Amino acid sequence: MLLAREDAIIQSVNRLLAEKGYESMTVDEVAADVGIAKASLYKHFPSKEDLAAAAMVSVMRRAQAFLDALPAQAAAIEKLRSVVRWTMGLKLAGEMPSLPSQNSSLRTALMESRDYMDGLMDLSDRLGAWIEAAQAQGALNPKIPPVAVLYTLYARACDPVLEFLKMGDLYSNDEIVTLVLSTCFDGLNARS
Amino acid sequence: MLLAREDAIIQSVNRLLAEKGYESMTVDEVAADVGIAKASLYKHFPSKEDLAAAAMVSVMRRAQAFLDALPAQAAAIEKLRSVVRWTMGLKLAGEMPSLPSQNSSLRTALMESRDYMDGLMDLSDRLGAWIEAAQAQGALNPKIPPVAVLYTLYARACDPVLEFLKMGDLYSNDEIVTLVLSTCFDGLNARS
DNA sequence: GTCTATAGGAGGATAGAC
DNA sequence: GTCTATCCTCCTATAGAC
Repeated sequence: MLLAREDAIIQSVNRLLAEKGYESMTVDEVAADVGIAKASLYKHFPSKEDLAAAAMVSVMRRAQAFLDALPAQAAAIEKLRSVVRWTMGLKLAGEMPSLPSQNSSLRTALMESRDYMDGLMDLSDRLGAWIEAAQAQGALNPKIPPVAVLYTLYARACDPVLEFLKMGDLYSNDEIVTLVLSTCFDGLNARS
Repeated sequence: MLLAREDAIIQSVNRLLAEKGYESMTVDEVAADVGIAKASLYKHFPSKEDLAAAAMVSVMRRAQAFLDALPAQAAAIEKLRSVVRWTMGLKLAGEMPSLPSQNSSLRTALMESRDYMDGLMDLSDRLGAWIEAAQAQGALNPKIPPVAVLYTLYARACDPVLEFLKMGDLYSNDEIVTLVLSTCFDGLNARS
């Protein structure tokens, strides 16, 4: 089955991207992990960049599905917190592909991918609406530009604090997520 | 002068690491940027990893010097804020080398570098003391483990939110620093 | 210590048979 | 669509003359 195989490929790419990052991941490794020849990989995806893009699209679809499943009547701020919690759980589970924010050839490949850009826009629009709602409801600080809030939430998906705390082995994954979620929304300062 | 040349090399490495990251930076580029032959580079530094390590040691020394220059009588929380502000300014200026948090061969090279590890320990100790002082003084939330605070502050040095906001071209560097500093210490939530 | 030239190898991508 | 075998570029590192 073609789709099943491509799904297996994407899953391998996802894991390897999370584990080693884009530059350190080799196509040979992906092929070995999937259990097929490298040339066969290239019949499914025309380049390494397309592999990475497919992985990104995959997690974005999962994110969209997660958003869909959130209770519609929940408060905007609670939906945002849920999404961030889910995102960080994904990263701690080694399922969040990490791309260099710098590599320009990869960036352009992503920006030329219709699936990726459409998904990103959709996600950003929906999160953006919740952010503005949460600000209007007095839950989020209205002085922070919504786009800055959005970026800050996105950034939790690749926060090195998560892996550092995990390496220290002092806290469970749940504790780490709670901790970082708290510093993200409540800040480091004492609340008076 | 040997030291001046090595300083020029480190400066180039610093800039290129900040711009492209470790994996995408090539030794040829460094040599071209410095204006010497690649073989000459290898007379100064035995490997690419050593180049990166030297760059990291260099910024760490700058950080230590910055800490030294802070007014001794200032409140701990203000010193911490100053350091983070300085760090983010460095990143926005393109002078903060960015290393992959994953590449294991580079990690081991760094951990075997006496200069790097000593500097990191010294920095962490001094920042850690300020963190505990700020918590005791009621400025920082005492419920957050000091090590989590330390990692959170370190993470500002490679926060993608900075570059995203910079790319948007809506805010000046100073505004970006102020914004991220605020979300870091005050959080995203509205303060009641 | 600087250069030119090159070794040595990894990795992305392809040819062509089945 | 899968394989084996190979191409070819790029990159780290070194040899050896000056």
